[in-house]
Amino acid sequence: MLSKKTKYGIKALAYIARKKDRRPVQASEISESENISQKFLESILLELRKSGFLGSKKGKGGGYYLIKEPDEIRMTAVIRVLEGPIAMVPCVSLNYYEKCDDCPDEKNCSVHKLMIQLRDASLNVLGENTLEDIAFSQ
Amino acid sequence: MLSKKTKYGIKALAYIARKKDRRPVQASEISESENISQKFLESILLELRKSGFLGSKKGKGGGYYLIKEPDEIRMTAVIRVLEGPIAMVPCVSLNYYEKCDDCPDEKNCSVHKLMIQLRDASLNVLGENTLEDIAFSQ
DNA sequence: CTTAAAACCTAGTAAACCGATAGGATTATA
DNA sequence: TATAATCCTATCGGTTTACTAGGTTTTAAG
Repeated sequence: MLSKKTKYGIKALAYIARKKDRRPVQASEISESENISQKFLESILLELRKSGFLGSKKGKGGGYYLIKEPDEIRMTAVIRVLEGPIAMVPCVSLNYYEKCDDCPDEKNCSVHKLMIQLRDASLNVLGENTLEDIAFSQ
Repeated sequence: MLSKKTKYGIKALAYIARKKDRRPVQASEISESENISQKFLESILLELRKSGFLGSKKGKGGGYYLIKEPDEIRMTAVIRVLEGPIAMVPCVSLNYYEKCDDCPDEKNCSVHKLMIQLRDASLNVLGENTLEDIAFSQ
């Protein structure tokens, strides 16, 4: 299951990406327009800022803005920050590898190969979609 | 993340599938061989029986056996029973569809299209792999 | 200089889910 | 009749999720 956090985060990024002018967008505006609890959204936007997707400006007229162009932001990166590893099992994760404590050897694990296929399929989809793609898809 | 339940369930099914004779396999045997807590495994095997993958025989010499041939069991079915919907979001689920309460219309949802692509990619992988494939893959 | 608007920060919390564990009841075989 | 196996119900500690509360800090505008 995709967490609400990730879902809201993607929606927020897409909302900001759709704005033509690059003026900061307020959390309250996104919150209203996308039906997201404002306080929860704030924490997500903060995380997106800390991980380098967004910049922010404080005080009146402040808000959040994209640091890179939408077509330079791959969905793999977004998902990894908001949701975590793309692999469904740590032992096939490229960025967060961890050995399973139950498998003696991964080579002979029946789950392993399947999970690699799933991971690659997901990586493919997420790597081919940028924020631009998903912001203007409809 | 793939739950332990699903992981263990797949491993157990694969273990049973690898047995040449069709004699029932005991939970204790699987538990030892695959390093799975026996009690936990029991509950999983029970679920796999109730959902029609396994048959069981009680009492001495009893155990679990496959009801269908391994090459007739698609991993989509296994995952759906153990893990739940393959889609990461209910609004793109084929079998467990549910409307999101935040989206007014799915057509314009930026997350929707991406999740459909992910779902289809996963369905593809899981639909092309049978228990036979994963039991004898190595 | 004051006020309001915005991001920023910390903490807590109810509910659900996960990964077991416990303790037996039931059934079949030898 | 003893034993070995499935089957069933309940519980439980820990973690995660999706928020909510209650502020502090910074900035722009009047």
